[in-house]
Amino acid sequence: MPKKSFLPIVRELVRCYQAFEAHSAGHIRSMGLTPPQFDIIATLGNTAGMSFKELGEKTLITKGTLTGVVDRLEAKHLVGRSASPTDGRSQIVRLTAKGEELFGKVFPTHINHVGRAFMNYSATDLKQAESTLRQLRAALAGIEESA
Amino acid sequence: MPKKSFLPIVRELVRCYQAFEAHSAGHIRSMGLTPPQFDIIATLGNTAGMSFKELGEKTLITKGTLTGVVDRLEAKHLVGRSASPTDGRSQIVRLTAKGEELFGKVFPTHINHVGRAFMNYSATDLKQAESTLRQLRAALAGIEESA
DNA sequence: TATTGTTATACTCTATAACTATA
DNA sequence: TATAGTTATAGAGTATAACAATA
Repeated sequence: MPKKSFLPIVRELVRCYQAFEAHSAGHIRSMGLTPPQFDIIATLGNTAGMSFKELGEKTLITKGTLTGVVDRLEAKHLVGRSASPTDGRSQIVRLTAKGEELFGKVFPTHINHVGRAFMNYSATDLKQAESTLRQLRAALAGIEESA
Repeated sequence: MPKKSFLPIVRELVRCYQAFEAHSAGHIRSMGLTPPQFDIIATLGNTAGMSFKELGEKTLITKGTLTGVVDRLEAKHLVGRSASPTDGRSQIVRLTAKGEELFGKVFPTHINHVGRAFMNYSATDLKQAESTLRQLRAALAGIEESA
């Protein structure tokens, strides 16, 4: 297999993400949040809340860091903590009414804005891009185990 | 155009990048660097050096931050500064011998490791994935201007 | 003993703005 | 006046490890 042929893919992947992230981060900061904070709001949206453990697994934020990020969101009254009814060690994090409002108002705007990028995509293009990325993700996820 | 159909693409893109980044960051830290530091090493590799301005444009790191990151790499004796011969305000950053050695030794290893992900890709698959990502990048890059 | 979340430490990155020295 | 890079400031994320409470 030709060794260099995958390099453009990785390069383009990184650039795609950077292009997405550059826009995304700007919009996120315009609402007074950081990307990790938005990540948590988006993860908690449309759920009944979840434990720190689960939240950390979904957002890929480690527990020590997560405590700090949740602290800052709590200081902004966007999320709240409550004791788990089933496990005395566990805390449930969930959106407050203010957090729900932010999620409901800002998330669709955020999505719509990104959606403009796909104006010129046909339904077939969309399907094909999704399939390609799905395959790529499976491939990349395999790196760790094959190490 | 169906509004929701691009969401899986964005989601997969983020996951692809995270999968890549998770592995990449681990490898980078194992050689005592941070991702931004590695970014600079990789950008300076195989060049005769470049100004802070150019380096900042290529790595998307703003000038104030860049000074600090370069300071840390200089403290590790991986890069050096020298006055620009043509512009008295400008500094040229380039890899030291130690920096070149690190680049020459570690970069190929890094690339090869990522390359394993593409073991099951045919030449056609590679071409197609690259083309899809290139198209996606162009689309995403257009978001800013259309805002 | 193992797990959940908190705390403590130390460092790096980040944005922003004021500053200098050259152009 | 504008530009290249530095410095200063304040905040936020990160990894890591030690810790308390509970399982």
